[in-house]
Amino acid sequence: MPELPEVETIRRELERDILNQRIGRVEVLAAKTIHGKTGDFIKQLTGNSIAGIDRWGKLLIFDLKKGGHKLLIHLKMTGQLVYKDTKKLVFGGHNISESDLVVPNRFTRVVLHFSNHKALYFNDMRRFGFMKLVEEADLGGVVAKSYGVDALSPDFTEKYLQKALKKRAKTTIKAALLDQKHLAGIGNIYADEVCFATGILPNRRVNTLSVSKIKEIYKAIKRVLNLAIKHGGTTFTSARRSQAKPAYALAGFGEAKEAQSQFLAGHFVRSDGAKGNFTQYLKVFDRTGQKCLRCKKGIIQKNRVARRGTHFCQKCQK
DNA sequence: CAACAGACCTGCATGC
DNA sequence: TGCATGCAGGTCTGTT
Repeated sequence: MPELPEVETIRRELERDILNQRIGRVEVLAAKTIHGKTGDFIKQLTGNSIAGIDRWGKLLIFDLKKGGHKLLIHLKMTGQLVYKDTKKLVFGGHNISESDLVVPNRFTRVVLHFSNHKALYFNDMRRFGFMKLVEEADLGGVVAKSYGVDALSPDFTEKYLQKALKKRAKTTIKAALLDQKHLAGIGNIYADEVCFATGILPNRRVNTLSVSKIKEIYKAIKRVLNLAIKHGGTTFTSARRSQAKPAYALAGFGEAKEAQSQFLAGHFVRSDGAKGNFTQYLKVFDRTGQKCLRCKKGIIQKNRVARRGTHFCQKCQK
């Protein structure tokens, strides 16, 4: 599901599309998706509008124009935000499959209806994701409770990383990179990519890493995340994981101006040809059994580190 | 506080 | 074909 680059891509696209539109109606199809009282949620959002969108790690923060609240959205593993305009569908989040090309669908949990049939759909197969209102004054506390500095913020410095890793001395580097309390934004894909980029085995204990190696990790985090954002994030199409289905060439964020019937016929074309799909830039994640792109000798292995599927080259990661 | 297992949910691929 | 199992891009919570 979405990690920092995917969420940032969603943030940018939604900021372009949904700001300052009046929310005429709020539809809550799965009450559990709303953390807090559904009645309050509907009341605060109806007639309101979104003045801006921020992000902290993988958390989206919608700035509501009226009422002094922020709307927090977390997509967790399978959440998607789909914006439907009169002419286009804009996707962001979990991978896109055929069933997603129509909204609402069986995974639609919440819908914010704007005027003229425009709408923002929150879809979430596994229902881990949530939408939650918090009072502006409480935002800092709510965020700080779960998240350390954002990996792309200016506050994320090499010094910060050195210090954060000292607190996680006995665990694996992969577990430390995944821990949002120290550093917010890195998930399973980019943790593997950062380890590969720096030639470190994901199960290496943090206290065996030198100061200069941590400096390399710091640089790799910024480089890998920024490159992923440049390419619109990583989303696996159904075709990548299963050859049985047609390939819809979608990135972490997809957009099309074609009618829905054309999507379904398999004629999907990206409206913005400049945006690629970061899956083609992944160097180690999801490459199990393939030759290592760096040393050309090792075969990418997969095991379990920090209870997550973990990819690495035994030959050139130490 | 750090470290780690269990839980939360649903769908899909795989293997018997 | 049916059924069981394991796996999935995340993070809360509870235990030690």
